[in-house]
Amino acid sequence: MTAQRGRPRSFDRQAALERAALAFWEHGYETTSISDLTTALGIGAPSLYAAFGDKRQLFYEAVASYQATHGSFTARAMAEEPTARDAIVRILREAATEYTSPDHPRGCLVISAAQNCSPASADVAKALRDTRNKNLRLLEDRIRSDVDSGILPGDTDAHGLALFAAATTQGMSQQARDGAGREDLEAIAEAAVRALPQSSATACR
Amino acid sequence: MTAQRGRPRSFDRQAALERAALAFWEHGYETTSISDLTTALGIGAPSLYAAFGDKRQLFYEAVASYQATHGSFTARAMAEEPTARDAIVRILREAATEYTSPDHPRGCLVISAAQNCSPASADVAKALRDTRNKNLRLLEDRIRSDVDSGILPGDTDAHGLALFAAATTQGMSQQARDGAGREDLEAIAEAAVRALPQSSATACR
DNA sequence: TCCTTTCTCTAGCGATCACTACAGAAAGGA
DNA sequence: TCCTTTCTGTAGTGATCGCTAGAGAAAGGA
Repeated sequence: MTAQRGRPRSFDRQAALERAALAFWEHGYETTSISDLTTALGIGAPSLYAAFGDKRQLFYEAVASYQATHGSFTARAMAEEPTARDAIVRILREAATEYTSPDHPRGCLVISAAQNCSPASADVAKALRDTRNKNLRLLEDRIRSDVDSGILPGDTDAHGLALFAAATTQGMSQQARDGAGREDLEAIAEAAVRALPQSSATACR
Repeated sequence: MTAQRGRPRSFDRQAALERAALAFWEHGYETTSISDLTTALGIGAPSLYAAFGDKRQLFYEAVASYQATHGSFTARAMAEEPTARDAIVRILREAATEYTSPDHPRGCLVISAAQNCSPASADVAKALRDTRNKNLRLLEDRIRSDVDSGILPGDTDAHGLALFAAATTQGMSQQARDGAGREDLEAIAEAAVRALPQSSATACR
């Protein structure tokens, strides 16, 4: 095992990524300047470029850091809940808490950070859009699996239900950024849960 | 009535506003540059500044133009429908068509055009946020009125229901911008309608 | 001690940002 | 015809954008 050569880095790379994620989360990709980032990270521009390549690569790494921490609750719900319905309910309820936490910016970074992009950074917008649409397809497949195995009613529209869950989540992120609190988002989540099909045989309330 | 003095304007001011609205709708406030706008409007920068003041004022006028045309369907539903529930159902259904029209950018300008703003244009972000929150309060008041007059069940959470309708609409705008089609948005709308309380006495389906 | 390697700092690159000074062009009024 | 008024086109303002060349600093290896 070879020891690292040369002058050691003066900052914690992972901590810098987390600070970068907070900055992008708050203001978005294009509106967060390199100058903003060097201030937030407490390092000079050449250090930033040496460590992360360029602004785009730093953003992608910051998004990955976000997904591994604040944004991991959706993947956890998908992995741990026994049914698609349980996963949706848990995602909606945990989003209400996560999106309004006072410890970090409101809403979801993946949803909000690349909304307004110029053609020059269309690929960044596309990357987050692809992430959202991939999650949408994963949820749809999960719902379809439960329909096929009889856990959800046979007439359930898997595609439409996945779209509804995704749209509600994105609407909650938007509401959180517009000032809604945890109770507000919980009310949205519970209203959405009322629209979900029941688990086995459909029951009236 | 005095005739206008001086050299006449070489372009149609209202048509220019509509083109500006399309540009802001597509890319957002900060990411649409003056250079983009002079190209889209087919005029020089001095003409733009003489006619509209500055970028911010042009944006506000473009938003007003949007609200008077593409964005007017919500206010029309609120004014024309007899009940809050009818208004919500109509808004959701018309949004599915409006947000996915091939004649203009996807989604809603008021929702999407000032998502990623730097501190320098925080007032623009606040203006659109205030517009959204004002519409939210109007809907909540309308719901509360129907609850008070017995049209909606007495245990209806007016605030929560208004939040749910607003969040669903915003989620539909996001989905439209992510590539969802009219049928997709209609599925979201119908799912949301299932979560609404029934008109008079609650009935099972 | 001296070399190599890697990072950091100062300073500044060309491009683009929102915006405008200035002069000429196009209209009505006298 | 000439003046006033208003708009348009050229050309550019200082500021900021993302990014980097080059020199010095801080580590390990010989």
